[in-house]
Amino acid sequence: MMKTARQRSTCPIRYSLDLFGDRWTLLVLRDLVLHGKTHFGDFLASDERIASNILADRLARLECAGIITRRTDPDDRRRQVCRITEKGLTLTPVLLEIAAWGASNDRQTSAPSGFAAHYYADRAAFYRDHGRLIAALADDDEVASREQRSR
Amino acid sequence: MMKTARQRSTCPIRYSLDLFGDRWTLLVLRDLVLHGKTHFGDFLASDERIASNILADRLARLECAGIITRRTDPDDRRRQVCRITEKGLTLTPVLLEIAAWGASNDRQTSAPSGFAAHYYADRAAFYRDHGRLIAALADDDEVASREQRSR
DNA sequence: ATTATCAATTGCAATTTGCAAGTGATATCA
DNA sequence: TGATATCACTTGCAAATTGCAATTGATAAT
Repeated sequence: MMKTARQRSTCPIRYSLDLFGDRWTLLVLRDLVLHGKTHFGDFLASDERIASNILADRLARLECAGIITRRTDPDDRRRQVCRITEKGLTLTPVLLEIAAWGASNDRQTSAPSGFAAHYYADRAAFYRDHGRLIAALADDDEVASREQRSR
Repeated sequence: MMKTARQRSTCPIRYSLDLFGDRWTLLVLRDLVLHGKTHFGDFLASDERIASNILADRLARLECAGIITRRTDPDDRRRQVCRITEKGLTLTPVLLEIAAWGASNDRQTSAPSGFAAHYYADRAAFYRDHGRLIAALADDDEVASREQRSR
């Protein structure tokens, strides 16, 4: 499903799009990076109604590309814990830039009011803060995954 | 072809992806904004080998979304001149952010060496410079479209 | 008048998506 | 222990989208 497109040019935009140029990949990353979701079922339960086969495919592709890692949850061996990698974290600015544009242009956006304006006023601050947040989460696996599950 | 997906959430990322979350739209914008292409045939001739029906569809969608305008070329009424709008120009940071990520991660990228590093070091400078460039092009239709054609 | 070029459009096969219904492994509960 | 539930997928299949080649109608060039 969705086999890797054969490389047609060495344009960096093309390269990026071969990884996340589709309707779902960045939404999965959004849930992982911005909403702290970690399990298959969490992604499946989002508002977007992604199909389970598409989700499985996208997670596999992201793992294959070194954007996320998956390991079986030590507390429940049926489950997988998804984690963003360093490389995956470098996609945060892409995610935020796209979010800011959407928030600026969608009249009925659910983004917090003023988000885009603040973002455009000081992008670096957003990247810095988010970096800290993620670093903190990554520091303690157990806490992170336990908190996630206990809802 | 590629009808607008029904809105599934009001997430700003989802909104953006409904417009350009596919393999082609951003490449067309790249050619328009970053490479100064203006005509159907120019886009068609890029390295990416986009099919003419897909190109026609994407240009129509971009026009419909207010990202580009099209008018018949005064010098050749068979041709259409595509032009980026103000709204479309606000997508430049998205394009550059994606380009920088691709350039940082693709070992065989064709991006100028040091591009990503310079971009990350001072994003604002890139946006400023590019804004000036586009403003200058937009100032004189005739010059811009004549230069484009005379290759 | 004939031929070429341009921006599409059409027909059709191949690929991808979306949906519903499994499946096997593991966990929970009586 | 045995029955039932949950989890992360996988499968089958219809529907939508894409890719490709051929064609069209308008306009230009010779």
